[in-house]
Formats: sequence, C-alpha cells, structure tokens
Amino acid sequence: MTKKSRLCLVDGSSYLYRAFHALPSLTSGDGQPTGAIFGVANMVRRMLEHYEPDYVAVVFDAPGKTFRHETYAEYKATRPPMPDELRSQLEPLHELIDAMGLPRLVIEGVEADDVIATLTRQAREAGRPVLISSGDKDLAQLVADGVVLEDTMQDKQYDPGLVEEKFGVGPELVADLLALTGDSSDNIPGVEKVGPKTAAKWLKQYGNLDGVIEHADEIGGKVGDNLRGGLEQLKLSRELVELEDSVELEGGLEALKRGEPDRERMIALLKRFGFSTWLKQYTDDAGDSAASGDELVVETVTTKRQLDALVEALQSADLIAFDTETTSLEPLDADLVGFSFAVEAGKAWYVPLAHADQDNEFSADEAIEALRGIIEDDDRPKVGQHLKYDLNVLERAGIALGGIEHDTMLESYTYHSSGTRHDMDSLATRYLGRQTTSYETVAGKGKKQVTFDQVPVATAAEYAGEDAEVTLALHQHLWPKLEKLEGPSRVYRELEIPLIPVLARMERTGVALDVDVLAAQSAEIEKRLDELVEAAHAAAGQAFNLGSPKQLQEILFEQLGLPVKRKTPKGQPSTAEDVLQELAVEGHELPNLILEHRGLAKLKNTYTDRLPERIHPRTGRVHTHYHQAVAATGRLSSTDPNLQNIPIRTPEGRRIRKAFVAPPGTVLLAADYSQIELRIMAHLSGDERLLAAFAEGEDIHQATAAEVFGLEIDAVDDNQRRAAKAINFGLMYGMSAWGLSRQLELPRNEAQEYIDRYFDRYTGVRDFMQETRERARKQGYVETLFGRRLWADEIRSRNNQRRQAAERAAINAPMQGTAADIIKRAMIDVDAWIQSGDVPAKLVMQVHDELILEVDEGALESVREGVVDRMQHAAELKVELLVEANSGPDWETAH
DNA sequence: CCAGATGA
DNA sequence: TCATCTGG
Repeated sequence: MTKKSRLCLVDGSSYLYRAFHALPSLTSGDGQPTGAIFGVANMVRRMLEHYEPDYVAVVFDAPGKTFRHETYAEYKATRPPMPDELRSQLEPLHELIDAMGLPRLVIEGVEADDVIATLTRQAREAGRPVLISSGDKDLAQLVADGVVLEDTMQDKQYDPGLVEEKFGVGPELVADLLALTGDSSDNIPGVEKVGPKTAAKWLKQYGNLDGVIEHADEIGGKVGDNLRGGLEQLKLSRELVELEDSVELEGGLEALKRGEPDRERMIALLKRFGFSTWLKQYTDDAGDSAASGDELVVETVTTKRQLDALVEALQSADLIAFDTETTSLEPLDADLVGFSFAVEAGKAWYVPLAHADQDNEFSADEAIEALRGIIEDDDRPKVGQHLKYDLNVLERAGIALGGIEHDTMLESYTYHSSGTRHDMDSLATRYLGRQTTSYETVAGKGKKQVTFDQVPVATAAEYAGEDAEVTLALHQHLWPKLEKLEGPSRVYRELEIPLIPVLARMERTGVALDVDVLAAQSAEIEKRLDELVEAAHAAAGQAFNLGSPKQLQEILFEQLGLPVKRKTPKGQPSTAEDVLQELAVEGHELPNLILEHRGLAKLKNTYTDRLPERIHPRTGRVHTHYHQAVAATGRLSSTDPNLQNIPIRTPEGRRIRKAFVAPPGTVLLAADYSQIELRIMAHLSGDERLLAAFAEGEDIHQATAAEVFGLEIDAVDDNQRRAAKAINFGLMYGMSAWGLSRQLELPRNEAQEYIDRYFDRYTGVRDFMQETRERARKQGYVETLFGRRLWADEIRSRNNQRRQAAERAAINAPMQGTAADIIKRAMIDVDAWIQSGDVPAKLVMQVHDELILEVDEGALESVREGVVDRMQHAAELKVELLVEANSGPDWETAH
C-alpha cells in the first residue's frame, strides 16, 4: 500500500481575524480593503508550498447562529460584530480561494472548528495523515498520532508531545482543560480563579473532568468553593468546548481534491486587489503556479573560493544587509558564531565561524580578516536590524563596524513609533506579510535551549541567511516610505542613526557602583522593616503579609473596618499611597506603618539589593541597555537595570545615588536641562507671558503663581507656588481638572478654576493646546520641532476614555518629543567632541533631561564648559536653554 | 502622560 | 496579569 498523502485543513476564519488585526489596512486602487485577504491568501500559499498537499479544505464559519447558541445563549455574546472593513473582504477572499483551485467549505449551523473536527475524524478512519492549520488553540483537542496542528503565524507544529508541553495535559484532556479555565473570546466562563496551571494539576490528579467533578469536595481553599459553586456551568462549558465531529458533509474526502488554479480568474482578481508581486509571478512564469517567488537560497560559505566570491560580491554591492550570530543576547558576553549577508532579494550568505559541527577550509580568524575590510569600511553602506547590538558584539571581537547607513528597527520606529513593536519578526509580519523562523525553532527553548554555536551549521545558515535577507527586504519596503517624509527622514538620518554608536559606547562603558554603600543601606533598611512588620502586626491584631495588597485590603477594610476611599479599575478597594495617606490623616495607625514599609521594601527590593547583582564580573561596572525604539514619544528607555528611575524625591531614596560613583582620579559630572519642557512649550506656543518669564530669568513656578492668583511676584507664598508647580506639571501631561484636583487635594471645581485662570493668563498656551488637539484629530499625528511624527493612534476612538487619553498624550507629545530630540542632538555632539580629541571624559548615563559623564579630575572645568555649551546649543529656541551642571565623587553630590 | 521592575 | 512605586 502506498503512503497516503496528507489532508491539509485550513481554519480560514481564525486566520481572517488574525490577519485583519495583525496586518496594516491595505486597500486596492478602488478603495476595497484587502489587508485580511492578503494575509489569509499568503498564509494559504505558504502552506501549499510547504506541504504540497493533494487534498485541501479551507473552512470558514457560516454566518448566523450555531447549535452552540441554542445550548448557551451567551455564547460569543461579548464578541463585537464583525467590522465592516473585515466583512467586505469575506466574499472576495472566497472568490480568490475558489480561483486558486482550493475546496472551500462553509456549512450552515456549525462552526469551522466542527467541520475540521469532522474531516479529521474521517481522514483518520481512512488512514490519512492530517495537518490542521489554525490560530485557534481549541483545535489542539484534535491532535493525535498522524494529526498535527500548525500555527503558521507562530511557525509551530503541535504534535501530542508539544500539546502536552504547552497545555500541561495531552490532547484528549484539552477540552476538559478549556472547560475549567473558560474561553473569554467565546464568552465561555470557566471556574473562577482557575488558570491553565491549576486546571492541568487537577486533571492530572483526578484523571479527567468527571474525576475532578466527582472529587470536588476534596479541593480546599477559595478555588475549591468556586469549583463546587460552578459545577452546573462547568458541565455546560464542557459541552460548548467539545467539537462536533459528526457534521453532515457531502462528497466525503474525495471532494477535497485540490484543483488547478483558474489562471484567468486569478489574474483578474490579483489585478483587482492590487497584489502586484503575486500577479507578476503569475504572468511571468505561466506554468509554475504560486510556488516560486519568495524562495530564499542561502549559500553557506565554507571554502576559500566561496569566501573570495563573497568578498567580491560585497565589494560590488551598493548596500550590504548584515547580521551577526552569537552565543548570547547580552553583547558583553556574546562571542561571534557567524556572519550573514544579503545584497539582493532571494539570496543570502552565511559564514560559520564557531559552530561545533563546522568544517571550513579557513579558520575563523582568516574569515574575519578577509571580511574586515568590508565590515569596517565607512564607505561601504550597511543596513541591519538593531545594529547597536552588532556594533557592540563586533567591538568585543576586535572589529569596528563602519558604514552604519540604515537600521530597519529605527526606520520603522521613526516612520511610526507606536502601534507595533520594532523587532524583526513583528516588522516582517507587519510590512512584508512574511513569517520568519523564530530563534526558538533553531535553538530550542526553555531547558532544551542551546547556544547558537551548538546549532548545526545547516540549520543556522537557513535562519541567519533569512535574517539578513529579510532585513534587506524590510529596508527596501520601509525606506521609500520614510524617505518621502521630510521631517521623519531627517530625524532618522540626523538623530537616530548617529545615536547608535553613542549609545553603544555608553552601554559598553557602564557606570561604577560602590557596593559597600548599598550593602550598608540594605542592612539598615532590613532592621527597620523588621520593626515595622512587628508594629503592623500588633496594630492589626494578627500576622499578615504587608507586601500583599490583597491581604492588606482584607485587614484594613474588612477586619478594621476603615472606610474605602477609592476602588481600583477592577473594583477592588484601593490601597494606593494617596489613599493610605488620607487614612493616616484620619488618625489610623496602620496606614502609616504600611506606607513606610512599602517605601523601604521597594527601595531594598528594587535598588539596594538588586543593583549589586547587576555588576558585570568582567568590567566591575553596571551596564544598562538603552532602547531606542520603545517609547512612543522618541525618548530612550533603559532596562536591565533601569537607570532612569533611580530615586531622588525622598532623602532615603536619594541616598542610593551615593552608590553611583566615579573611580579614583575622576569625578561624575551631572548636567541637566532646567525646565526644558516648559521652555519648549513657550517656544512652540509663542506665548508672550511665558516667553517673558523665561527671558527675565524668573522662577517659573513663582511667576505662574503670580499670574494665576493675581499677585505681585514677591507676594507669592509657598503654598501658591506649590499649586502653580502642580499646574505646570499637569500642563505637560495634558492636564485634566480631575488629575489636578487629586494632585492638590482640592475639589474638582476649584481645580477647574485654577486651570481656567491659567488659560486666561496664558492664552498662547491655550491656543497652542487647542491647535495641537485639532491637528492630532485631523491628521492623526503631531510633530516635534525637528519633524519627528508622533501618532495619536486612538484619537478617533469612540471610547471617550481612550480618545481623551489619546488627546492628552497628543498634547504632551510635541514637548516631550522635542525634549527627547534636543538631548539626542546634544549627546551626538558631546560624544563627537569627546571622540574627536583628547577630552578625558566618558558619557555614562542619560536620564531624559540629564547627561552624566565620568571626567578626569584635572579636566573638569573644561569638560563642564564644553558639555554645557553643547547642550545649550543643541537647539535654538525663542528662549534660552538653561543647563545646570555639577560635579562630585558620586551622583548624589553631583546633583 | 510615558516608561520599567517587583511581588503576589 | 494586576497593583504599586520609581523616574521623567
């Protein structure tokens, strides 16, 4: 008997939704939305290429109710109706699938899942292997020997073993598990507080759902009560998640034989949708259907001849896409394992350098020397994805990456900073509709993960080659779009790209930390925490975990009966700081103890105990990572550790800055922009009063108080100044009366009065804000002074809260974003100055409006002047940019 | 308002 | 995942 060919079942409906949400909203020339059609069709094409099945079915949900709605009226009740933009793509997609020669099934009264279940059962009975392609995890219950579930968008194939790994139970128990946990997208309730972990544990213990129900009495705790209370619903949920595998279908499996594409219809449809690349394939290579096209050939370079040929090819390229493979995501620990290159679509090279199984004619050093001239050449433009990483890795390997011309991560970020992450996988999906091989599929994951040098060369080459080739494709897609936008492309060329080496250097440099200072503080805090716990337990009359907001709620509001001041978004009584403060003022003892405990525990857990763990064993310093494509406003962010939220506002907190030190012979210089965002607001709004106040060098909060309260400037008291400061602060966050009233502990109407008076006095600011709001609504984005575009994604949301949040963000964005642009310019300039000559200083940190440098003692004055001057002249505004710079042996003193 | 880290 | 707290 010959081996029977595989039946491929595609869950069209699940991919339709996912493609619709994951892909940009494409439209064809005549305005027909085509994004979801494109996504699903591409997915199907990839499946066809990969499996070349003779039997296929693309299955869709039928419109209208199903038998599940009769069982359970609430079924899918929380799901919003299908958006028009998606609905209008359904019929054209069906046409396209028909034209591709693929059997399509839409069966009234049942869902796509049930049709797939039925076909799977029939195929198994006929001894035919099955591949189910779906983004819907419910279908995992169908997996068995000979039945694989593939999630194309995640590039995962679930066999029984992987299902067990993912769900904690085998396929036969997946329906039981889903009944217990519920499925929010179908509005099927589960047992409250039971997640996948608990459900899997129970099912293992009692065999199956019936076992769990039988033994419900034995399960203790709150979840046990929840389980017993929900038994009826549980049985119903079980019925709903079970797939129906006896749907009546005409024609049997033979009806699913794949047909030939209808060329005429295909060409007509592809033209209509404007899918030009696909159309071109169709008209170019008439005979060979959709198969060819995005195939990638990766050449593994192992002989000297190949290496020479590669060098030659790179020498004649206008632009080289480049990627490094390494042993670690942490550049400071990463050893080179290989290089990949691409200079045209469909072709890539991989040069293995340190694979366990490699067998090259040349040594790694010989390969590096052969390529060094090209990699280091400033006149050979390169494009990469997140080149800061490669730059640091190469630096460690003694190679100085030159010619950093383009970075696809930054192209995407400056083109549209929000709405998507900017890692390669996200970009390939979003902009190319391509699903790239994940790192996990080549290197394994969890315990089984190996470092890249252990990955066989053959596997590594496919993966690495794809990275370089996709990077090139992304650049070819993104750059023409970005280049057309004058402002964003300027920000990209003049700020983001030049900043790459500056940040790379700062990360490599790191900052010195005095562990003894932190250890001493940790010990002090620990002692005080013990006292506080004891006192709190005494005050509560029982022991409890002070760090648990849940237990705290119980103690405060139920045991002690204190008044509930506010609720969290989820309806729990809030125990947030301001709430506790209010309770403390009312004379309760416990809230104060809690407040102090929380503050100190945070300090210890986040800073004094953790920072020393971050010291790198080789350098003895702390190396943060600056992220250049995360914050929507253009700011940097910092992680591992975050050095941009080191405490300063309280004395105990500020002490932590004592631990950030300069090594002997050097001092720390901390230079920060004073009131930079308000100054930018003065510039952008052109408000006369605000400009005048800055020009006169007045204390800006005092000046604001004088205006708002109608006083002479010298008559302003501390309280009035504090209120004015809160107003100024609030302004930059798009202030609402609600926010200000909370901040100042004032009634709403009084806060509103302050705001009104402010806008009466500062009419330029008022008009500017109104214009900004309108501009955001009209064009969907606002701009910084340097032309960076900041998109207000939800500005037209019908949800009031979301829309208003987007409006506030849009008002804040030009100021925060311009400040970010300015300090980036300053960093580039200061770094260039330091690198150009004998300036004995290093940039070590950036905290949004502050630069911290490590400076040789002897050169302090000249460096201070040089830094301040460059920061002040990073932009020419209608007001002067004021920079304050101080120095000292540690960050606290320097501030 | 924008971020990141922590603990339950 | 949520609440809380740190910074700007």
